Amino acid sequence: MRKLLSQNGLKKGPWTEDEDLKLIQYVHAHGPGNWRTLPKNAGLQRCGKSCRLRWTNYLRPDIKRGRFSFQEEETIIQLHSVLGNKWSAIAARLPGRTDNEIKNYWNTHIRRRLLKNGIDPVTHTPRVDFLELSNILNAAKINLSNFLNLQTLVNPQVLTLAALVASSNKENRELFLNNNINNPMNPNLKQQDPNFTCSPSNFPSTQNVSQTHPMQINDVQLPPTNLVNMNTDASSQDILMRTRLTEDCFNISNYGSQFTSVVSESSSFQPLYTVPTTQTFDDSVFSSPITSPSPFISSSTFINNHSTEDERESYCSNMFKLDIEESFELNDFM
DNA sequence: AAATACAGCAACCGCTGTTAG
DNA sequence: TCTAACAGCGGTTGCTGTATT
Repeated sequence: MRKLLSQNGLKKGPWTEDEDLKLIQYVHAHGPGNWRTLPKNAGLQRCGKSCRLRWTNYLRPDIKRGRFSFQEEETIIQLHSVLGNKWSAIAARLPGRTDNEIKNYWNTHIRRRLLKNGIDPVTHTPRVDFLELSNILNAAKINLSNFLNLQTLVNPQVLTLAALVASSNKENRELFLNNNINNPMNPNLKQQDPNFTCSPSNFPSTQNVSQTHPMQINDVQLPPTNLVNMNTDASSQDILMRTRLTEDCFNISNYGSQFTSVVSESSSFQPLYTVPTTQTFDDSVFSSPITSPSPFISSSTFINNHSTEDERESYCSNMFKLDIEESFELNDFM
């Protein structure tokens, strides 16, 4: 039970209307500040800190109360992915919202939803435990290495699934790519520029934020978008183009530069931002959605009209929707 | 209808950085 | 330079209303 009186006899706990009125009247007359002397001068049995918090978090006239809009929610997520738990910095970019309010909203709504949908709310990347599909396959005694060596004998759909699995696990991914590099039987090998360099201009970055949102984040320390010399061997390029894993499965663009850096760390992965939005593959039946909802445009495109909890829920859950055709039957190829 | 669990949020706590004397 | 007061911040607590059993 929270004690309602502090040691020096000052009141604690919820504010009454009368106290609010006194505080408002005093601040209107003298302006905010001098919080230490304010309670005494205003006739309040509160500490200055309590008065300041009450004013800044609740009584300030410019505070916007009520439900967060979807636009606001998106902004919070984007800013949090860059700023972390810098609630005041986030609040500074959301007019009318307090850091406390945003913090509460994050902890009670957004954080929970991200967790539920397999997004780590700290790193804004898919949670490791959601990337254990390959382990499940391993447990089922499916040897990915052998599996991949059969690629010329099996339907490309299987290869696509394998790529999908491999992509979710760095070790398997590298194994997968090596298999394709070293396999002279691979008919899909296409020679491409081995010195392909992926420049930051190819990546969605916070620059996009400022282009599409009124907020400014110039003072934000951004994750480094180093020039990444991509080891884009032909096979990995080809396979990745087939899988379009990031857009289809993880909706990577929703996590902008953060995820970009993660992808970059995985050496031979080429971000699919450089891949044309429409891909037609000779023998693949996998669909390739033309666009994924970029965080910086989605709010003004098809997402923005959906603002109910359920719809937000489904929006997040789509981040991990595996875009596998309904008719796809793994057993057909085993 | 009562008990319990859960969610939401206002308020508090403690720490840190800044400023003035 | 030191120190105390102030202000701000992020994390946590606990009250309240609502949903579920």
